Amino acid sequence: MTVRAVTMRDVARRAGVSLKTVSNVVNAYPHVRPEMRDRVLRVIDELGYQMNFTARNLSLGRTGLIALAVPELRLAYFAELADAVIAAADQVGLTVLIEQTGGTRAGELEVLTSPRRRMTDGLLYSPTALRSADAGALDVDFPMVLLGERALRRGVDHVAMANEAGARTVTEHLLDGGRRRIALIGGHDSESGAGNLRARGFRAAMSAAGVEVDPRLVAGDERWSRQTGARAMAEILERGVTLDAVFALNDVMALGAMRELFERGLSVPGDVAVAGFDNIEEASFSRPSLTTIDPGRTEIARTAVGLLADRLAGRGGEHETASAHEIVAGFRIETRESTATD
Amino acid sequence: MTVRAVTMRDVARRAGVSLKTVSNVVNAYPHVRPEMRDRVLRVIDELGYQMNFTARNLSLGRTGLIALAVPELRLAYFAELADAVIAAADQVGLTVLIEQTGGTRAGELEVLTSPRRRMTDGLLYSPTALRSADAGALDVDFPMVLLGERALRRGVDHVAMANEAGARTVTEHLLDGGRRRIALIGGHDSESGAGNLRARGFRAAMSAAGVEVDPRLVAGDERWSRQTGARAMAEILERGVTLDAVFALNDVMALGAMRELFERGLSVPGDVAVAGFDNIEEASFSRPSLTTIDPGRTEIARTAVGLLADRLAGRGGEHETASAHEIVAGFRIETRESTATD
DNA sequence: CGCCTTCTTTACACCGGTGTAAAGACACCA
DNA sequence: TGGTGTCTTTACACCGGTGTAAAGAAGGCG
Repeated sequence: MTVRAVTMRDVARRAGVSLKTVSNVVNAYPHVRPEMRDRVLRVIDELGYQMNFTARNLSLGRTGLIALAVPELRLAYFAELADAVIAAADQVGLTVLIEQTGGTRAGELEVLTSPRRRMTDGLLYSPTALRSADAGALDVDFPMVLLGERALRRGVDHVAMANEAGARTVTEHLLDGGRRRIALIGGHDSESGAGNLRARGFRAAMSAAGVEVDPRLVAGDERWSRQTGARAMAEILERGVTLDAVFALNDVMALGAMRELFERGLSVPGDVAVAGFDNIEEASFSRPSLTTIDPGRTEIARTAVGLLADRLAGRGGEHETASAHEIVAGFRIETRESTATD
Repeated sequence: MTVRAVTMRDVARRAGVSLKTVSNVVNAYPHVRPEMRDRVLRVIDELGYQMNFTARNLSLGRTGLIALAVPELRLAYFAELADAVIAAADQVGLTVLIEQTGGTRAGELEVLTSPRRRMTDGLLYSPTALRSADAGALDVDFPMVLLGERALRRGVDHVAMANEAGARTVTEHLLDGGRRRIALIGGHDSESGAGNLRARGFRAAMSAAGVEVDPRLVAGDERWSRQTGARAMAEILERGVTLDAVFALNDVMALGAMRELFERGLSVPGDVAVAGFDNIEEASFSRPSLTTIDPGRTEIARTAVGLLADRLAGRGGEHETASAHEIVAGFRIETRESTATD
């Protein structure tokens, strides 16, 4: 049988002071006489008192928890993002609750209305499947910061990565290497934010270089997994078109595509150059190592948590819609073996 | 300004019933007259009432949250485990709070006494750096289920993976392929559970086959990362000893080692066979694909969550130490390219 | 028709903290 | 010595639910 935990009341009684005085000591309220403080602290120590957060939170009307909603934790990018967010949140005394949306529109909408929203003070939200028609759903009555894509909706705090500029940069890098028949792998048909923007950056670079995008060199589906990358690559190869490079909308798809190329006896970068997006840890350890865009994960996490914390603390302009922050994190291209031109 | 949320009191007043009746309806208490129930439900709907979980939890003395403590989310194995645990917990109405220990002894001890323990009802705990001297720290006063290794301490529920048997099996597979100079990569010097057990399985297979383990073929450190694998591999190669196989204590180290072998112009499996442990998704997509042990993650997650839920519900023998469960999940060897013998 | 049971609904204390307003101490000044 | 202001400490209502015990309503039986 677990014994009942020590409460503030117990401490107060034992120290011969009022409940509130203990509360004041615990919360570092300045106007407490030193001797009183010492006495209380000694008893706290003696009894091993630990605060009951549920009670405090009920009283304060908050939970101390923020949610991070991502498609899937097993996608390396999101695991690394979660790691960065947890670290950033710890710094400001917040605890992170991770929710997976499965990367589907339904899952992403559900997270906005889930009863779990009442368990958290705010939401860091990284939707990938929402369409612009869903923008209305983002008009929520709790603090929220969008992550990763460009805003679907104005008036909501947002920390974006440089999807379009990054994709353009990496595409230009492929073009600079003399590649012209460049395949695009990823959910091109979805209207989804990041995919859309990265694809746009790709097309912008291509057309700026006067190179046509062959529709037969485009494949992929909504789920940005290793399998998708491999399958899309297979699909393209089976169409019998020529190609000399692949830009996958994220790293795991690029790695899946590389795997498929290898299975079919094609060499990277000899026959086909491959580039991705995200700079997950694996990208520097794959064989060959993968050229990619580093979207500044740590910066994104720190900034986003900071914005959310500001909202929670009532800073950041309450609900003055006009003052929504729109921040784009810096990016960097990591040039590696997979796009080398020997 | 956010408006105050609708409370049960509001619903009660509006429906003209007592607070408790609303509570009864919400909690599907059987003795409520149908008309009353309908009336209340209609008002709930009308007002968009959602329960305040903090309040309920304070009253009930629980939080509905369980913690999952893992070394690092960015290690693919733990991301995949977390995914499996979240899914399993959802099934039984529990929410998972992920905590990272950093894989250090200090981090793992801290998680046991952290104030966050008072925010969760129970702990799924996957320590990797704890020594047997720390077993006493596992004598905690909240429900806990150990995950992944063999128990450091009797009397605590535990879902283990077949570390030793798995390692032995994969080592036998290398030996069967005619390899004799087999390197061991991973935290050999730490007394840590999984590492220790896997290393033991390795040594058992070796000695059963009458093959000596050359100490110069052993390297690694506490953190089981890709870098560790690469660094350990480099270290071994620089010692100038011959080798024809590598068993890394987990997949990411194996992948790091493969990368290092490649950089130095050695071929896998031609010159050196490589095997890992965990069967992370990447193992089947690496180049070459990686032979490894699948420790049955889903089964582990489901079982562990089930045990913890039983404890929380007061089932599972309260604190009758004698009745602690000790379960070993089934494993399976996945034979792939990295250990092929042509 | 009155009494006993069983079914419904209610009032109220309680979970363990926090904010507020007011009371008690104390020093300083006229 | 009394009045005033600041510093400390306290009492008490409140956060939004839940359990308990008891009151009220309804049905069965002698």
